[in-house]
Amino acid sequence: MPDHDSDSFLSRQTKRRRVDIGVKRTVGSTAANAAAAAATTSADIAHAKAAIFGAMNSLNSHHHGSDADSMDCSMVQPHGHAGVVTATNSESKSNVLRKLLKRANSYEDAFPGATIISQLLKSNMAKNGRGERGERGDREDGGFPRSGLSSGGSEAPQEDACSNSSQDSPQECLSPFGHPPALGAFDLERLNDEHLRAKRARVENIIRGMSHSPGVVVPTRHIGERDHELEQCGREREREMDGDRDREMEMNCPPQLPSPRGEVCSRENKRKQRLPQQQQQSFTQLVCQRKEQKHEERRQLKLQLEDMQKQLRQLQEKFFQIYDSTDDSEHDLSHDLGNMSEDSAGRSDAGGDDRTDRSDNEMSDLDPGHFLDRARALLQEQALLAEGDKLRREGLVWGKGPGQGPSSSMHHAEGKLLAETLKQELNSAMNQVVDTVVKVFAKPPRPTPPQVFPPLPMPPERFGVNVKGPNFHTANQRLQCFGDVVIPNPLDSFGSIPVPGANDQTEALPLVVRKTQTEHHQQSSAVGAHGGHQHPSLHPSSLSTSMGFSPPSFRHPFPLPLMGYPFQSPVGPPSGGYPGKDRSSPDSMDLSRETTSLRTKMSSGHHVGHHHRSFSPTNPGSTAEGLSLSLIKSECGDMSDMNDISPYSGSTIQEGLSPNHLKKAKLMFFYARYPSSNMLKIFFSDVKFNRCITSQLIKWFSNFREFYYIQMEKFARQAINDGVTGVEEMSVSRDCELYRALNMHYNKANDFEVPELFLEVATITLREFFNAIVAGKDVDPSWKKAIYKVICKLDSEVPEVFKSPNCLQELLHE
DNA sequence: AACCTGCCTG
DNA sequence: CAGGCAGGTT
Repeated sequence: MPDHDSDSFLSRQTKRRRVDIGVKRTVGSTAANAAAAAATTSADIAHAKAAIFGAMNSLNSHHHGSDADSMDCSMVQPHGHAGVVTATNSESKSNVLRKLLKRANSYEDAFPGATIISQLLKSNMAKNGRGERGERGDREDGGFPRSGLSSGGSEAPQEDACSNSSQDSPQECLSPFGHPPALGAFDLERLNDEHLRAKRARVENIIRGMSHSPGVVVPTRHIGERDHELEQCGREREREMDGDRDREMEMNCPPQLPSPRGEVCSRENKRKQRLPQQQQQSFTQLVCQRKEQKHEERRQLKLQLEDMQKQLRQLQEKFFQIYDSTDDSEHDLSHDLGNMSEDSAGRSDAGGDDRTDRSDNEMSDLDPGHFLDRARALLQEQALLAEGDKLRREGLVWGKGPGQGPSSSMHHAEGKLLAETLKQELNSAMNQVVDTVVKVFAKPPRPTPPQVFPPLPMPPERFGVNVKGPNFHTANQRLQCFGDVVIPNPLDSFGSIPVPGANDQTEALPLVVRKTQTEHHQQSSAVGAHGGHQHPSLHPSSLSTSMGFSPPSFRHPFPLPLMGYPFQSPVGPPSGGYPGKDRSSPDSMDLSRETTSLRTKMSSGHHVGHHHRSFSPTNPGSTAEGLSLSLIKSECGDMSDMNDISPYSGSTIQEGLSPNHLKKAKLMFFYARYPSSNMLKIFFSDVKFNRCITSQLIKWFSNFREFYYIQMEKFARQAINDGVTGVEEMSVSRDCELYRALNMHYNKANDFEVPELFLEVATITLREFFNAIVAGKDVDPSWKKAIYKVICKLDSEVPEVFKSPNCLQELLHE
């Protein structure tokens, strides 16, 4: 075991020491255990991190096979493009376009998570791009404006590289608007001929690009090669990992990135990977691991994407509503736009269709002229804003052209509104997502009230023209409904891979789950939360198919179960700039840490008796829950009851113990202090038993007994101290302190009548303790065992009513 | 080895 | 309550 995590090791040692005081234990073994635990934790953390990164990269890697890698720059270098292309009277137009692009880009930049949007946009663009495809590969610089957003699939690194390069040499990364030589010329010509018309068309195109994902690929090859390599490596690794996931990770994922495909790195289960002893190592590890969860996350990401798409659609709708003028002129420009659209046919699955269709129809309705005007106004506004802003990302300063604004003054307000609206919408969406993610992970996975995971279906509402206020809420709410989380750009934090080694979660997580929980299975299943098994339910086929995203678009680095948590994320302040990259790192860490903790727990104990149900606070009936359940199930690899995984389908059988079960167990304790496992099965017939459940129930009763005996001893000693000498004086009645204490513990609501028999047993127990203490037997470390033997024989029959799943109601109603 | 139990700790 | 461990039993 690595020596890292010495802290946790020490702490554990200390803990142990305490334990050792009472019982002789071998330090060696203890130490080993502690070390192991620590190692596991660290590994988990690393893994989680890797997962996050992987998720971020998923987009990139995803598209790799295709021409996608060539683009990506587009997003980053909105400005660069602008510079390249227009110079003539079309300048205003170009500016507008630039602005628009810039906006899009800036969003991306500002919000790493924006990639999602990009993806969405890309998907939408899919159709548009068909015609242009051939050109794409050839033109390095000219490639049509694959809008930055679209290429978003791009890895963060690529984006960065692109942006940088763009600044230095705009040509390299084509500006979205920069037309390829041939195309550009054509446009200019036409513009000269029909200036106004051209303008309109362009604006429309731009808008279209904005609204429909700019899935165009920008053929920038020079973009971060390093990332590319990493990505490739990761992909390979992923494939390898797909192999045997059962294998322990100890040796898994060797740092060497390029691993032969034959090799197998256990994928998600076996989270215990050795900890990175050095940063380098950790780095490589992360790279390797990042791919591990790709598949899983992919599915989750799909869901996220869907939501995002919906939102985008709504935005688009809103946009169109604002400019609901009708015009047909945009077609001639279509081919220009076509460039923008990347041929995503290959990548975007069926899902892209709906978006595309929609975009086509909507776009046709637009009035180019109107659009142009609006665009101008918007541009002007942005230019103003840009002043203050410095246009940090842009290498060029645009907008602000003297003649631009005035003409569209009448539309200025509208344009402004539009710009603001769009901006805010995007911002808020991104913020929301990020907040949600953070919140979810920051939150200890405790059983949450059965709030239901909001249904994916979006509310019919649309954005009104004045969306800022209430509409935002709508949007936010929708976001909140996301089961998924958007992950901060992994690349941003990639460089500084903090290894939160000492962050093991030490806090016990509640095993009890709200109704309909799945039981947890521990250890053996060490299957990572990332879902070693890809349970069918994890892949809502409906979603994926409809989505039309290429599977890899987004990955969800986090375990599904977490997603099941109700999102209570507050709506992030849309306005406030998004911390962006800076933020991504910490968030990622937190998330990963959380994940790690959970996973650690999952894989920890050799003690089968404990369940980590806490991990699956799912919400009944919700989609998320289903997912969570399945996942959890899968995680408990060795469960004996893998068979009927459909607790829901069925009747009353649940997979987890609920608070009501706990309450019931407590009441049962009044009758039976030492229930056998068989007895428990009989009395908890509404629970699907497995080792975890059984162990948990047994543990409950063990805890009950513990409390019971402690109370007995306490009161016995107290009585002795009070001068009681005769055992006869000792008894437990309903008005004594001892009874109150016990009743409070097992029957807090006091809605159950404690059986007389229990009082008798309690009295006997108290007397046993009394006698033993008086006799000085308590000097023997195991002096209580004799008492236990006596008491265990005093169990009485538990009333039949307890066998009913609804016994609580029946009992309490009486 | 698997399981159960008790103890300690958080 | 739950986690974790040691010890005992089968």
